[in-house]
Formats: sequence, C-alpha cells, structure tokens
Amino acid sequence: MFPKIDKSETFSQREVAIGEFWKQHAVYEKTLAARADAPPFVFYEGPPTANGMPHPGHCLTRAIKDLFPRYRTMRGFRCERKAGWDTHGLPVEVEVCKELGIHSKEEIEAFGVEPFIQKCQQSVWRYIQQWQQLTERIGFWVDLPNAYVTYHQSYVESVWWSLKNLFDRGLLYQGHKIVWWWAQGGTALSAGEVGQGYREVSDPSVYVKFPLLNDDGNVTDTSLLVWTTTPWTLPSNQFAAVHPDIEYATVVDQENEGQLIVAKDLVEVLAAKLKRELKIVATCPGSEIVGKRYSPPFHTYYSEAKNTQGTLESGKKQYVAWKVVAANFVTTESGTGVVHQAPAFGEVDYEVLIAEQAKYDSGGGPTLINCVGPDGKFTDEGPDYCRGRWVKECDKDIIRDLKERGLLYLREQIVHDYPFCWRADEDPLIQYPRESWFIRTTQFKDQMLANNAKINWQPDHIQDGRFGKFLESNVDWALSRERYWGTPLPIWVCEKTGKMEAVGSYDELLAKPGATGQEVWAAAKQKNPELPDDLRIHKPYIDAVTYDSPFAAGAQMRRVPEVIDCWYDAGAMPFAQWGYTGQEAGTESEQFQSQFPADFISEALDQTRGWFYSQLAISTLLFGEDRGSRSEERNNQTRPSSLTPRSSFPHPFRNCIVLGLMLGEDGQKMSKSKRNYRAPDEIFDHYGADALRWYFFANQPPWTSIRYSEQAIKDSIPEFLLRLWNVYSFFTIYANIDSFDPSAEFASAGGSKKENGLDFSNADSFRPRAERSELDRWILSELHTTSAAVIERMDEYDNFAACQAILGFVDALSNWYVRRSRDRFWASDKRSPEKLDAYWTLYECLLTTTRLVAPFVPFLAEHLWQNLAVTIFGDRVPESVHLCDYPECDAAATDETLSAQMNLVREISSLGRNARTSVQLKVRQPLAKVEVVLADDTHQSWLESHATLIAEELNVKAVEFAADARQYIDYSIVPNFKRLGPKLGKNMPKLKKLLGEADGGQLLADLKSAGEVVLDVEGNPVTLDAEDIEVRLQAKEGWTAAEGKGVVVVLATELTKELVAEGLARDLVRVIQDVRKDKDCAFTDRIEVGVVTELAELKNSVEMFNDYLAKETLAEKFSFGPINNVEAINVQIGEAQVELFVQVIS
RNA sequence: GGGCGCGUAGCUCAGUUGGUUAGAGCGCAGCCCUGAUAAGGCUGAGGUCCCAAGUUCGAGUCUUGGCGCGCCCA
Repeated sequence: MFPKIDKSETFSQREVAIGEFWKQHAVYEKTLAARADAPPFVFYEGPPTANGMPHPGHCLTRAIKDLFPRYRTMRGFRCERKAGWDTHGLPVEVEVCKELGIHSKEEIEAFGVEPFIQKCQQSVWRYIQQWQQLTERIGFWVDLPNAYVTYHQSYVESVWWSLKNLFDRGLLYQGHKIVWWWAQGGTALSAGEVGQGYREVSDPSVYVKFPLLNDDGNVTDTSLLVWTTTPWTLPSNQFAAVHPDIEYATVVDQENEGQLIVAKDLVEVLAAKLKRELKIVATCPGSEIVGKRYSPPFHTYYSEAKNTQGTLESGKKQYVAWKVVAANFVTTESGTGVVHQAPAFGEVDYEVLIAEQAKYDSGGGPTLINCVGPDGKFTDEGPDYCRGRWVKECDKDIIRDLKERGLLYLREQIVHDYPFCWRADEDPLIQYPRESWFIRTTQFKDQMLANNAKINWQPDHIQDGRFGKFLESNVDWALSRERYWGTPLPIWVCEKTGKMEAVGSYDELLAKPGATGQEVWAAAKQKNPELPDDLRIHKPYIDAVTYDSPFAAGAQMRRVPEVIDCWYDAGAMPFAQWGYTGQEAGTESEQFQSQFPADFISEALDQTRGWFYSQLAISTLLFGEDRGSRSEERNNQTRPSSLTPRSSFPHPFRNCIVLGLMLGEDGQKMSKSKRNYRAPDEIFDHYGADALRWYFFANQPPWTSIRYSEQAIKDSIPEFLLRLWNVYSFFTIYANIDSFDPSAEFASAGGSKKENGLDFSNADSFRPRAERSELDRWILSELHTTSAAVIERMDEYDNFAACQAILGFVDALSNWYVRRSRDRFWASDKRSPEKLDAYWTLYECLLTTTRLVAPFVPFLAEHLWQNLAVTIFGDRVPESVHLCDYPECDAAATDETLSAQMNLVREISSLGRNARTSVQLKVRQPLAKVEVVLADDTHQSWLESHATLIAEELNVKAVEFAADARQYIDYSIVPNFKRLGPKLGKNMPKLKKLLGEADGGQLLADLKSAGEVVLDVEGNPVTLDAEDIEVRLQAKEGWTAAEGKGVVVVLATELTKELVAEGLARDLVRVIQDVRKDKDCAFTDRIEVGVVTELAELKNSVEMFNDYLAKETLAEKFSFGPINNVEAINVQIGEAQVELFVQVIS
C-alpha cells in the first residue's frame, strides 16, 4: 500500500520533516560517499557575512548555488561543497562601533585595539544561527561544520603565503592613493560612506590665468585660462590638462591684457558670463598645445624645480612639470576646457601624474607635491598667509592674492554637490594622498582578459560588457586599509634601513632570529582562556612580534600597521579554504589541486568588481597561464619555482551565473525599515522552500533582476507543485483501491533491484512498451524527451528553460494522460492488462519525474520518493531520491511523430471546446458530428484511426475529415517567407499579393494534384512546391467552428431527440454524483435513486440510458417517485427543476 | 559625467539564426467539467513590442539617435 495522503499537512510541514530525515540519515554525506570515486564537479561558495540578517535576496543565491551541485551529483559527479564565512572588514568594525557608540579611529584607539578586535571577532557570528537555519531550511546542501572562515589562522596564513609570493615577485608595492579624507577625524572614508554625505553647497568658482612660457622659458602674453572650484589646491598645481582632439581658441578680451586659450566651444559661454565680446584670433586642436610650459600661480615649488628635466625612454630630455598634458577626461561641458591638475588632491589628477612618471627612466619623472598636511591645514610649503590654516578657509585669501597679482580673470559662485563626513556633517571631505600598498594587477591585464575570455558567463554580455570593460580599465589594486579588523599585511620593515620582507606564516615569523613579542598574545590568552587562538595572528598581537633585521645589525623588523582589503580574503578562497601554502605535497595541496578551478560559481551582479574580480585577479597573478604555453617561459623568471600552474584557462572558475539583484515588493532596494519584503522564515512557513525555489528557477532567467513578489511565490504552488501533487495523489488513491503494489508484482521473479533506479522488466504484469497503448507510449515518449531537454538545458546552466520543459511535461501528464486514462483506472477488472499498463506507465512517469525535479524542489521530490518508492521497495531502492541517478533519455522510447500527432489531437480537442463555447453547447450535450479540416494532411490517416478519441473528447457521435472543405472554409495562401525570401527578394510583396488574390482552394487543389504550381510574378515564372507556401484556414461565417494554425474544427449543431436524451442522462449523472459526494459515499457504495420530474424527456432519457446511469452512479435501482424516509434534493437539469431521492443501500 | 543592462498585455515575464496571426502565468470577466477537490479545463477583454530615423523584399529582433528606469564607477 502507498501511504495515505494526510490532507491536513501543509507543504511547509512536510518540508521540515524531510529536512529532519536528511539530517538523521546523513543523506548529504551519503551522496558524497556514493560518488567517492566519481569525477569532481567543483563548486565554490562565495562567503557571505553573518553579521547581518539574511533576506530573500540571499535565498535566491543560496537556491541557485544548490541547484547545480545537486543536479551534477545526480548526474554522476562528486560535488564537495565547503561552506564559508566572510568575517573581516570595515562593515564589521562599523557594527561594533555602533554598538559601542563610537565613530572615529581615535575613539577606537581610546577604547583599545585589543578589546575592539575581540568584539569584532564575536560580532561576525551574531546572526550565524539565522544563516545556518536559512541554509538548511531552503535545502542548500553545503558542508557547514567544515566551513572556511576568513579570520582563522590557517586561512590568514594561506593569504599571507600568496602575498609573500607577490611581494617576492615585486608585484606588491607601496605608493600613494588618493582617498576621500576626513581631515578632522584623520581617516579615509569608504565609497559608500562618501556617497551618503553628498550635499548641495555654494563654492567659489574661479577662472585663473596660467601664462605660457616661450622656448627660452620666459613668460609670454598668452595664458591658459583655467577653471577650478577649489582655489586651495592651486599652490599644489603640477599640470594643465587639455583634450588633444578638442578645438582650442586663442581669444582677445578688449578689457584685459594679453591673449587667452580656451576651448572654442566655451568661448561664447564665457563671453556671456563676462557680458562682453571675446574675439577669436586663432584656433588649433588641443594636441598642438600639449607640451607647452607655463608659469603656475604659486611659485613655492616652481622656483626650485622649474627647470628640472627627466630622461624619456627614447633618451630625450624633457621638462617634467608645469606643462600642458593631454587627457581624455577633459570635456567642454563646463569650465574652460583647460583643467588644473593638483595630483595630491584628485584621483584623476593623480593618475595623470602616474602616467607622466611612467614616461621617464627610473624615477626621473615628476614627484608628487603637496603643501597640505593630513590635518587639512597648509604646511610651511604653502603660501605664507595660509600656513597652519584649514584649506577651505584660505580660499578667499588665495583668490584675493591672485587678483592682486593679476592672475584672476573671473570669479563667481557655484552651487554643486560636495561630500561631507556622514558623522560630522559640518566637515567637508577633501581628496588627499595616503601611503598605500598596491598589487601590480595592471601588469597582468592581458592575462586576466585572456582568462576572462574563456569563462562561460551567464548572461554572456557580462564577459565583454560589465566585467570585460572593468578589466580593460584595470588599475593597480589598492590592497591596504588603515584599519584594525582584517588580515594583517604580512610585511615587516627594518626600522633602520626601511628595507622590507614578507612573511609567509606564523611559524616562519617565530622562527626568525631574535623573534620576540609573542608573549603579548600569551599574556592575553592567560588572562582570558576563552580567546580563540586565531586572534594571535591579528592586530594588535601580531604587531607586537618583532625580530632582528637582516639588513642592519641591531635593528628590529616591525610589521607595517595596515590590514588588507577583505575582498582579497574572499578572492583567495580557492586555495585559502584549504589552508594551501604552496607546498607541492600534503593534504592541503591535494585538496586544493583536486578542487581547482571551480566548475561553477554564482553570485549577484554586485560581485562583478567584488568577488568575481578578486578571484580572477589573484588566481591569474598566482597561477598564470596554461602549463607549457609560450608565455609560461616569460613568466618563469618572476615566478618562484615552487609555483607550477596546475590548470589551463579558465581559472579560477569556468562557469558563472550572475544573478540579478532582488528588489523589494515596491521595486525599491530591500530595506528593513521599509518592510518591503518578508523575512525568509515567514516565507518558508507560509509557502515552503520548494515554492520559493521554483519561483526563482522557473519564473525568469536568473540574471533578470526580480522584484520580490509574494503572490508569485504563492502561485508557484498551484502552477506546479500542486499539479504534480495531484497526479501523485490520484495515482495512490487508485493504486490502493486496486491493490496495485509494484513490489508484489515481482512474485515470480523474486524481487528486482537495479543499481541505478528501478528495473520493472521482470515484474509479472509489466508489459514492454511496444505492447502498451498508444497513449502510454506517447506519455513515455514525452517523458524521455523531457529528460533529454532538461539535461541539455541544465548542462548549459539554463535552469529557466529546464523548468519550462518540466512544466510542459507535468501539464501533459496531468491534463491529458491522466484524464484520457481515467477509464482504465476505473475499470472493474483489477488485473486487466490495460489497467495494469496504465498503472505501470503512470508509476514510471511519477518516479522519473520525481528524480527529474529533485534538484529543483528537493523536499517535494524526497517526499514523493519515500512514498512511491521506499515504502514499496524498501532497501531495494536508494534511501533518498538524491542518491539516485538523474533520469536519462532512452532514445528508443521517444517518438517524434506520435508526439506531433497527439499534439494535433489536443489542439483539435481544444478547438472543438472553443467552438462549443461560442454557441453555448455544453460538453455534456452530445452532438452528431465534427468536421476536421487540415491544412496539411500528413497526419490525417492517423487522426482518422483515432476518431474515437476525438469523438470522446468532444462528445460527438462522428468525426469526419473533409478533403475539400470549401463550403466551410476560406483558404488563404501565404508564401513561406523564410524559404522564398532569399530567392525572390524584392518580388516578395508581389508574390504575397498574388497569392492573396488567388483562389486559395483551387491553388491548393492544383498543388496537390501536380505537386507544384507555376506563378507569373511580374513576368518571371516562379515555381512553388508544397513547402514554399503556408495554408491558412478560416471558417466561413455561419458555421460553429474554431480555427487554429493549420486546422479548423466545425461542429454540427442540430440536436435530435436521442442526442437531447443522452445529454439529459449525462446531466443526471452529474447531479447524482454531486449528491453522492455530499453524502460522503465511498467510491464503492451502491445507491438507490428516485426521480420526481414533470419533464417527459427526462423520464424518457432515464429509461433509454438506464444501464449507463446505473454503471456511472453505482445505482442498483432507478424509480420515478420519492423514496420513503429520504429527503428530497432539488436540482436543476436542463431547464427543469427535479426532485432527487438518493439512498445508500450498502 | 562614463560603463553595462533593461523598456513587450493591468501585473510578473518569455520571444530561437530578422520571416509577416507577438506568447505564457497571474489577475479580471464569462462559461464548462468534476469519483484528482488545497483541484482542473475553455473562452474573452487587454499590445502604436518606449519614441524617431535607418538597413532590408521583410524589424519586437539589426544600426544610429533620443527618452525613461536600474546597477556599477566617477
């Protein structure tokens, strides 16, 4: 017996039970054990942070991350799934600061770095329970107990190893980075923080003259006209930038001495501001001004260095600063088209400096100048009236100074957005250079691009689009952070010589000669034994460890203060998750090598510049190109010998699904305060994890950004889950009634077990496909076709199309196969071969579908598997559906022709019902005849042999196929554009017109008899065969008909007495069945029926169709009149009111 | 300001290499069927495929420009 379905149980409750079952039986572990020797399918878990609550967007990533590993496991791969947690970084510090009610670095220092770090470590696990619960509840199978954690010592050391590798290869260097700097607080702000603080303010907008120099270095009477809104940056000016392709004009201003150079397009704008004419005396492209020297507005540095020259690669000498440079970022949207460059105070400006420096031989180029201190006040290098003053306060005095010296050309105020500190909103931020560590990623740009080119991105436009473009504009990775909670940068500096070296592990550090300072950790641990040992490799403990300098006798090596960008942590996970440290042998090495690169990763779009990039960059820098490729030799010089590339491109991942972002119900970003989404737990309780998963997988391709829609999640229940459930329910109800027990059918064979799934061929009542009915063969064909389609799509990481295929099959199974097979399930002979065929067929369909949907809706699938297979076959089948192999397509079972034919029947049925609707003829009312008109007669003879089927579906007495149906139908002929288009070209519209005007019926008849027709298109004979045209049918007015693409169905609507009587009988069956249901009759209960009616036709009908009525309603006896002690039930049959008496007699 | 993506029915979204009747689900309305009942089926209304120009015999699909939205970066 199949277990009876408990209708009071919700999907959600069943899922929780299934989750328990998996846990108790260690099913996930068993799926791995079962594939111990299988080829690996490698999945990387992009580590989430557990210091925030998970929301529905996280459900999406976790669902997709689960789908493909489950699928691949069933397909015969071993898919280890190590969980991971991202634990470092500013967000954690911010959380802790909030908790402590502090903000600035000073406050953190005052609180104490040591307790602060300890709090950070605790904070990262704040919502770990919620995350673990979510992970389990959504059915994301991943190895949580052995998760990698980015603050763990083994992880940090693995990161250290990689950084040491880069350092030793000269790829890790110190430079300047222009950051948004909060001068009053002494700290840099992250992009997100800066974004929060933008505010509209009024700032000075000044136009300043930079007089050009002639070849002798003397000032001329022509000046560049430069615009700036930050006068305080002018003392640190180093260049003036122009766009090489923009046209520049030399203009004369009547009221001013000398000539000015401005972008030609801006002359008029400027003149309008001045309210006077500017006369253009010459024009030239920007490229002609490039290289000219000028006199900057302040001469502090200039007077020292104006004649400094550097040596170019070509050997030529050139002045290094205070000259015009070319830059593509210059526009003519505002200003003058000549842009003041102060590299110390602008990221773009700084890039110009770097680009200039790169042109010169070793260090001979311009150096950064900066007359402002980190406190935002001018240093002694600034103008004397500014020294020691906050830069913004000096604007006025600087402007006055310029005016006095005749360099100020125009001054106005401008209102624009400017960032302020988000926690001290009176403090404007300034861009400021800070010492920073960089990874020389730019050197590997081509390799990264080559690597990217081989990755299979879904959607593919990421490759050359967002990600590719990002790689194209690669800049060196600014690695260091002046913060506390992060992987410490493993570089120790000699206090005397400033020489540095990288350290690869804690042991290596302690083994250094004279290593000391580890007792700081020991003391902390003694004081608080609860401290996790992993903290010893963090600030402040690690900073205490020093050792003897190998560079200078008596000097100590001290660690640099910085920690690193936590994106580096995440990007290092392919090796750091195993604690890999470059060793050729050992467990870590084996684990790493067998799990690199990944076959599949998936995260949301916001990871493009995050995890996707950090992984690719680190991997490309460390593991380079394909072994044995030509460029391998080139890189050998820099790569330490211990590092051999172990994989061909692409690495570190081969396939990547980039998920769209999930928005809240209102289309806005999900936000706790707006409450525009529901907590995942509630979704699971209301609708279940399968409903949520199916909604993600089947509603849209995964990369579309989706709006969270409660209704859509809810809808996936009736649209799919319930439909499948109903088929299952139908099957078990009747299988139990008929005592169809598949395992008992093996009585003579002594049981059967096939390693992969079930083999029924030995079952006594099991007949080979060929002996079964066409309907059975059809649904099995659909089943196998579906398997093939699902596998094909899933191998392409296309879950959306795979779901469509599954959905189509379940619809066919439920709405055609089961419906068309009801008679067989209801037949009284329990052992008739036809009935048993129906059971075997439906059973196979259900078992296969169960396995097919297992990766998508693992809970429902497991439930079905347990009740359909395990309760029946016990340990002769896998104990979980997830231990099964994925169903494959048996080509012998597919039958394309049959599929097309059945589709045609389904279409004809649908059209027939359509036609009935149009004249309000209920399907219950039999009709005499249906005429089917086909545009294409390929399947006509088959349909003729299936007339009974159509007759049953449409409740008609006869089905006819009209050969020439010109009485009902207008034929119109349309050319097959795809076929004829290339041949006919411009003549297409003419042919279309010709065919449209022709007598379609005649043309078709001619074509049928001759095989082809010749038409004259503007004097050119065109020969058309059957495939060159498309026949369209249209029912003529006055007929009850419906038309499809290539078929028209015409109904005969005249009703004879017999037909009416039969209709009434069917109506009577319907109402009696309703009564039976009301009375809670068992399916087998016999009844007696009394009918009281004035309607003669009904009496007549009962007499005519007595046998039919008795059979359908299990009525032993029909009488006209009331039954004693039975209450009358009033019903309507046709137009008449009828009193019905129904008594159960057994 | 730059890059990328998106814009198709009331809503959520499909739409193959360009091929002439643009689809699905939901919602709404009407009807039907029911011994699967937490069901199921059919039909209908609803579309200038954001706009404009171009390429083409033919454009929802390709090109260019514009408008709107989103994300990332400045």
